[in-house]
Amino acid sequence: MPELPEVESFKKYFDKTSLNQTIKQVDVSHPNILGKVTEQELQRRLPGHVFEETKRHGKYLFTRMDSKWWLIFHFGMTGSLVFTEKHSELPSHTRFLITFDSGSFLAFNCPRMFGKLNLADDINSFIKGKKLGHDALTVDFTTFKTSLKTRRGAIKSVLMNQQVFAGVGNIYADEIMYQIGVHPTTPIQTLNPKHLKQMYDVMQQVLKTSIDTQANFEKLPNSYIILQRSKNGCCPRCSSNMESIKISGRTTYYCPNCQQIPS
DNA sequence: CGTGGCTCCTGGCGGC
DNA sequence: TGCCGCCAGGAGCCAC
Repeated sequence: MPELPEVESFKKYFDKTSLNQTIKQVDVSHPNILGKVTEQELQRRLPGHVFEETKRHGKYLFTRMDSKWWLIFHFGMTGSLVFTEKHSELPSHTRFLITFDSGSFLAFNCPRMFGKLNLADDINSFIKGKKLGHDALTVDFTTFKTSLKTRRGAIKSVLMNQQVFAGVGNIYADEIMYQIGVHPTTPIQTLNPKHLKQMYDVMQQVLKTSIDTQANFEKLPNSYIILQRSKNGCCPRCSSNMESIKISGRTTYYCPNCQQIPS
């Protein structure tokens, strides 16, 4: 699930629970969650160090220790962080476990193991290596326009492309398309400047609103379609049945009445 | 450069 | 109830 708002929530959670904690021990319980880092390297770089700072770019969470190293979390589809003082409360799909000197734990829970851990000494090099675009929450409108200028294809595909803007995934892309009232297959090049400004504003608003609810879908405004992303979902505005199609291999929900291809 | 297909995994749900 | 197939919110790879 984790898209930008979820990862922002994990960041706040990490800050609240794990900053200034000294790492005592780390355990990798499944190698699939390792990116380019080896278990040996994690064992060498983490114990004895203290988490001092966190940053987020797109769907990545960067946590810096009191050394030059950043531990980097990517959550895939099902990853999350769980902090607890009781070993018995650790989630059943804990793939990576940090034990602190304080006796508490930070678990990287990741049932499907699509999440990845990495270690880097420079965030910008890491972002470059992944070819990530500007962070969708902090990009300014001028940069936003420039980034879209050379792009072709369905507007939703462009929005989900992490190399254009980092942070928007399938769910929030659908929400943004709905809120601007544009059909998700609309070719990006057919949008006029007014559409682009609207898309930028809506992207900011949707991401911020979701962050304010700590990415709790239940607390989103009734005008959002996130909770209507199902076979029986209805458009909050006109009550039409939501339709679903595949775009870039991802299930896309939209209102056939409210979202048209602009002419 | 863009798209479609496939893959990595496990859990949950609808259907029979 | 029990089993099976299908589907899922990420992303990398490859062929076209």
